[in-house]
Amino acid sequence: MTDSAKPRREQIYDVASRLFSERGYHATSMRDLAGELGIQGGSLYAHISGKEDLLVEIVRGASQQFDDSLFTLRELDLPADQKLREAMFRHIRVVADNMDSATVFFHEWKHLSEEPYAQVVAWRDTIDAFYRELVERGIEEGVFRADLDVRMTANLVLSAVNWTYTWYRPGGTLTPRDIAEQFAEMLLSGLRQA
Amino acid sequence: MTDSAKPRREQIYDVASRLFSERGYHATSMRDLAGELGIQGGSLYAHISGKEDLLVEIVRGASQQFDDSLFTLRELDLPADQKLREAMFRHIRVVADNMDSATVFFHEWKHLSEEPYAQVVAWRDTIDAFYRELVERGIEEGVFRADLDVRMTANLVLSAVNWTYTWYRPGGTLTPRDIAEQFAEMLLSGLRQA
DNA sequence: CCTACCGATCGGTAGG
DNA sequence: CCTACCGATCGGTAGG
Repeated sequence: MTDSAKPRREQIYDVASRLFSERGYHATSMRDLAGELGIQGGSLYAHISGKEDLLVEIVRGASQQFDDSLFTLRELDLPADQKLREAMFRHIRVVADNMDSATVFFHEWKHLSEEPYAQVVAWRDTIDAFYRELVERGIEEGVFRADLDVRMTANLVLSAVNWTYTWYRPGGTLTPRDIAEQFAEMLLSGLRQA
Repeated sequence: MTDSAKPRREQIYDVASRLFSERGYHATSMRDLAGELGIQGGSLYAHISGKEDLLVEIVRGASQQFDDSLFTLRELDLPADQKLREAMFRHIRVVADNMDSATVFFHEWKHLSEEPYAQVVAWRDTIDAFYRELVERGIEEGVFRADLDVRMTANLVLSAVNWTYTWYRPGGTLTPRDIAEQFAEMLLSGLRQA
């Protein structure tokens, strides 16, 4: 589907994601945005209610993608190491397939007003909890080392998958699957020569 | 040393670091900044040359701290696993001791004008190279697994140390040393039960 | 370091 | 979707 076949509203959100990720939310003017779409600044308001509405929707869309991708994993009956691989893959795939909105999500959420801001904070807690649960299960199953600090382990995994938004380049040779497999293998088996 | 004992210029950079990290560069006005210092907006220009000067200096200061901390490690004669521990500790300590400027560094460097922007890009390459070298040495020494992908390994380490700026809280129970030791131990030995 | 001001630009609206 | 406009605010300067 080409851009011009999409509804105007969607085009606006797409371009806003790109500009916000490249320049930042506050450094992007509504006239910049309109210019990229070939219309006048004031004309945007026929389709959207305001600038923050754009940010709210982009951030909500990104967190929704993480949720859809990760929470369906909860009930899956897999050994913890395989579940970790799969979670990392899905997490990285969301970032890789949505580089613009993921970047906006990680960089601009602090500029949200109170209510959507609080939702992002709450969302982040649920993602932390998801990875902590996964680690706890792994310890219980005897798949992971018993002396792991659950919080720090989840932290390390989250560092690896989240930081991809800073260096991943779509169209390169590395697929999200490649990245996840390599990261998971290093995390599970360690860097040290056995 | 209390704030009021510092030169005005330093006070301005300190407050700018905090405000830029909390609100972002473009969302912080020079009047916001002046207000926190108890002076008028125009009075700032007796001490600094402009808004971007603040950002340039904050970013330069942060990258300088990383350089000073990491590059003295190069000539140190340590086994690669110990060197990795020490590098991670120093890296995390720079982030933890400079949360404001580190946050500005990671979030706002894209808003720099051409020349300082290019310097940040070049700097990032030197840091990548530092960690890749460390991994290569470890493989040569037989301390690290021979089948490691050097670039991805450096990537994973950098993810762990850089991402700390998003979750570390000064004054908590975890010291930079604690974090580095735990992360390094997990990375070196792996999560899997042996 | 202040007062007073500059031109530019901002997000958003009215009326068509 | 455009033209024309609003008040507010921006970074920065002159003169003291």
